[in-house]
Amino acid sequence: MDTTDHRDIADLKGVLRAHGLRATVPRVAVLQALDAVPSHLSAEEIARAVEERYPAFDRVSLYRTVEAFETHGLAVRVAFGDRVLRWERDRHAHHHIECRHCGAIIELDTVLFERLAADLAAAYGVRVDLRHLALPGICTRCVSSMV
Amino acid sequence: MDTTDHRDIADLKGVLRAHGLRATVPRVAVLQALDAVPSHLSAEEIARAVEERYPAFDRVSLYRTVEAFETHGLAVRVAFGDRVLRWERDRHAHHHIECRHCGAIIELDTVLFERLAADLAAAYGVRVDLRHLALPGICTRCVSSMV
DNA sequence: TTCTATGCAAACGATTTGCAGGGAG
DNA sequence: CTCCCTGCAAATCGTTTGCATAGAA
Repeated sequence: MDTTDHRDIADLKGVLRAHGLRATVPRVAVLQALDAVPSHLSAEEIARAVEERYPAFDRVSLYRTVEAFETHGLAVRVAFGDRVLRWERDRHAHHHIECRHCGAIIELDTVLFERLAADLAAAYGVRVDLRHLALPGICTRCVSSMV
Repeated sequence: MDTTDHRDIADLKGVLRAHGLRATVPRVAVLQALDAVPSHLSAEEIARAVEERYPAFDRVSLYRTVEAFETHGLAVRVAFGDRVLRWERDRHAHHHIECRHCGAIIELDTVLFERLAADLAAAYGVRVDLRHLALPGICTRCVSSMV
């Protein structure tokens, strides 16, 4: 028996209940999958992770689960340009850049974006939602490997 | 006969040929549709516009046409979070904000984004592609209508 | 016991692919 | 005349919905 694991599961159940959600096997598994990574996961990736431990897992439950997580503030949806949705634990506000060469995804702190939001508000009167942006670009490694 | 129209069509054919594309009826019509708006169009919207003049128009040709336009620099793809792709003429670099309340889409100039790109390059070494971003947010009208 | 969450099946919308014929250059 | 482009049909991909049942609280 893995005591650490049981401890974790218990914690996750507590998190779910604290957010008003029932602590079912599929939901704990999805939360565990999202907790295991520092970044975001697609439906495909979440399903693969969950199915390892719980083969009966259905994609439908996955979509309904992440939707519930969204509405209860347990996870946020990150939409890249491709028609695939991704989710991640709502730990701290940050942005992403996805390297169009190597596919690497880099987390960017929000601080640098705050001035932009203020500028846009001043110039256009709009309130931009600069949380969890997914920007296209090129990562450091690929930038330096280019002539 | 509408001379102005003929003039336009001839121009559009010239644009297509200048970009190495054959000036077929569907392609001229798609280009015309994109030219008719200052902003971007979804596949659905392009198809509706083209079908008015050319009922036999097929969605498949549409997708292949805009793909060709993309690779030949005639149009750019704008991806909002909603799994629906949109395209627009590659006139000038700019960004969009889509109001999550009323759905309005506002064009934003790139100037305010340049500092952000410079900051990100300095802080992370990444090169962000800040052309044709689609940001979530709230437009002026809706901001002011909120208490 | 009550009401939410699950699993199965089937639908769905947007986009993609295969292929043979048609039209531009 | 050649090769690109088109239209039709059918498939695919990710996601959503309906419904009866299982299970958490």
